[in-house]
Amino acid sequence: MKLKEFAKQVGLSPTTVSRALSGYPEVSETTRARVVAEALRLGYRPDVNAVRLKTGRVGAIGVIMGRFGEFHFAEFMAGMAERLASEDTDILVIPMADRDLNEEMQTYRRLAESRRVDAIIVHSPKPNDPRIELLDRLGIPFFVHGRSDIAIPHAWLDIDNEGAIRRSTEHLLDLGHRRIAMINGRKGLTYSIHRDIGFRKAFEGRALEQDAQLIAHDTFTDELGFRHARFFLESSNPPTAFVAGSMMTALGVYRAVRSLGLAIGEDVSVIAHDDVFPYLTAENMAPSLSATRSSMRAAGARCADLTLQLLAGRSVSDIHELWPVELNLRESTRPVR
Amino acid sequence: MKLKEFAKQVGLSPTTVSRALSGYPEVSETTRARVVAEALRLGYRPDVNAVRLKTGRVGAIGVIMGRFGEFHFAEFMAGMAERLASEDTDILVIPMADRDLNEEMQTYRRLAESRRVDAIIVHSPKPNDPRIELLDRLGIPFFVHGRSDIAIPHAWLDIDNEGAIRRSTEHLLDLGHRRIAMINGRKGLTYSIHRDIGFRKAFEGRALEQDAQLIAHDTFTDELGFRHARFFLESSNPPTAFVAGSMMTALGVYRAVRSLGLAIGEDVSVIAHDDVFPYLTAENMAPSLSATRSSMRAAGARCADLTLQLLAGRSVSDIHELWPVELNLRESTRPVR
DNA sequence: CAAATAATTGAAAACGATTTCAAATATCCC
DNA sequence: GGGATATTTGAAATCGTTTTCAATTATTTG
Repeated sequence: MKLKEFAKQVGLSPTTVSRALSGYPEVSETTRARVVAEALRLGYRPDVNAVRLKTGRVGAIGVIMGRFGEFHFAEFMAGMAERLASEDTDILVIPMADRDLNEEMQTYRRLAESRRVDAIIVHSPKPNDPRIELLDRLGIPFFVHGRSDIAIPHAWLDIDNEGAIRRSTEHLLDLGHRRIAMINGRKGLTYSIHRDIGFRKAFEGRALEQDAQLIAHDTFTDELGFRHARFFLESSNPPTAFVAGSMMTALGVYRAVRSLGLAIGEDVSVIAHDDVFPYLTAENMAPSLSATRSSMRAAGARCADLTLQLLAGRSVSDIHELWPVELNLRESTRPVR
Repeated sequence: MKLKEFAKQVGLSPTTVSRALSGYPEVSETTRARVVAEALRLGYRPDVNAVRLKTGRVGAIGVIMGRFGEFHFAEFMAGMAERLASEDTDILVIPMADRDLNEEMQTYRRLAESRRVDAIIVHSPKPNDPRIELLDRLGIPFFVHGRSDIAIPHAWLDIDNEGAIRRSTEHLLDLGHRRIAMINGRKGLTYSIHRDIGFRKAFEGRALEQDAQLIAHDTFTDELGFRHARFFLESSNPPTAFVAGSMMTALGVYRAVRSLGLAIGEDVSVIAHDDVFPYLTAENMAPSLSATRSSMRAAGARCADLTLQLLAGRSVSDIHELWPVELNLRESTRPVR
């Protein structure tokens, strides 16, 4: 049913009907109520595409899906979905090969030119991320999940990665561990860098030497956690403790430790960062896993919320949120032997 | 830049330009080439919303994201993305609480009335899925990943769940196992039912008795795999082998077996179904995991492909694909002690 | 009670493309 | 070379809304 026909049925002009439904103040309360009721009864809904053409608003937020971190991505999106369910805003998934920067830029450009989304959410930025510069130049509103050191002002939400890893590491140092390995995220990403810094600062704060050989950078998967942990453990001077970048990494580390006949907690301590997956909880691992914790899903919801605020006109330089992380100590970290 | 202005710059009418860009045959090759080149140079792209309004085509496929199986969902979507990257088709994620059927139906109705998507992909259907009936009644083209026994004809792609589990189970029976537990998917879903059937048929084919107590139904997570496996293993008459519904479940089973001081392969055999996650491979588990295998990502790509064909006018009753699964035997399944 | 003001309603012009139908130009064939 | 046919081009209508501006009706006020 089209507006014209519906208006006729209600006995009003299209103008008034449109105004009544979009909540304009100049239509009387009684007519509005009537129109809304009739719309519900007759099942009239404005055609999204016509509305979009006319208003210029698309009603969609784009989120870039890379080849990596699909786990975290799904959780983040679930959070976004939670927040946007009540809004009339869609989530558009934009696949990105994440390999060819040139092609990636092309995708953004296309996106901008064809006006498919009102805003874009960018993940896992780099300190000087060319995507941010491009999006800024293209004039698409964008929101950064994470941070970038780039000179361009941008709205962002990030967790305190430096503090998280620093506290984790200090905890291990307090337990007497000195050879501590870290399996961090991919090299070059801001959060990996922040975590490296936190790691180093923990040592520096206690005037201890840190072996740079004991840091690995890679995607957060069970598989790679396993491989890196094995590699470290089989070296001539193996670590007595691990800082794992994610829950998946921790799973891999657990496997690696056990595959060498060692016991988690007793022989090797493990601490991780937990993004809170509904299907993989640190408490329930055996032995339970000490971890810093910050919900990825909550971050998704909040990012969606802030992006809406951004679109509503709130100033970019106003929108910065740094989330602290919880630290929960459990059985996987014990004094060094 | 708008069509009108761009056309002026090229020195042609909007009509011709539009035709040239959309590949109509009645425009000469030389002009088309010129127009395309200029469009690229000047960065002209038709406004999506205008095109959508005019043509009625939205250029988006909706995919329902439930509360469960986010893992599989991410892989599936990555596959879709792969296929749709070259097409001018977006992926719209539609969050669905998956709890209140009524609300769910409301969401579909809204979706239909507001023309946000050209088609919808439905996952994990039930034998008599009300969503299918509703989508059919609403007249939205839809594609089912999985199958339903419903009388309404629908396009679908499914894997041979029955055959997969049957073969897995037969393999365990061949090894002499008699008490075999299965940790299956959520109750009521078509694929869970098919798997139950495959499981039972394996026993029946060898005229053996199967203990219905040894089947659990739940979401595919590490956590729940662990819990169900523990429960079975701690019973008075524990199983000697497990059929795990997913890789996550298998991880949980591994943990459970080990937490009781037993060895995978030696004391307890495990076989699983592997949807192929890039970050969690059966070969690399320790010990390596026997598994049936079918790529979720490939399924996503193919579903996207078939949905496009559906939209292009291919008959619904023509589009049915049943994928066989591979079976790879590894170290986790051994003769019963 | 009339004039002035405020509150509602409507007619018609956008939004930016596609596409029908008609006109102009190029090509063919005897 | 001229009429017929095939190939290219363009003018204008259209998609279904929102919104500007003007017109109408209701309310206030001196």
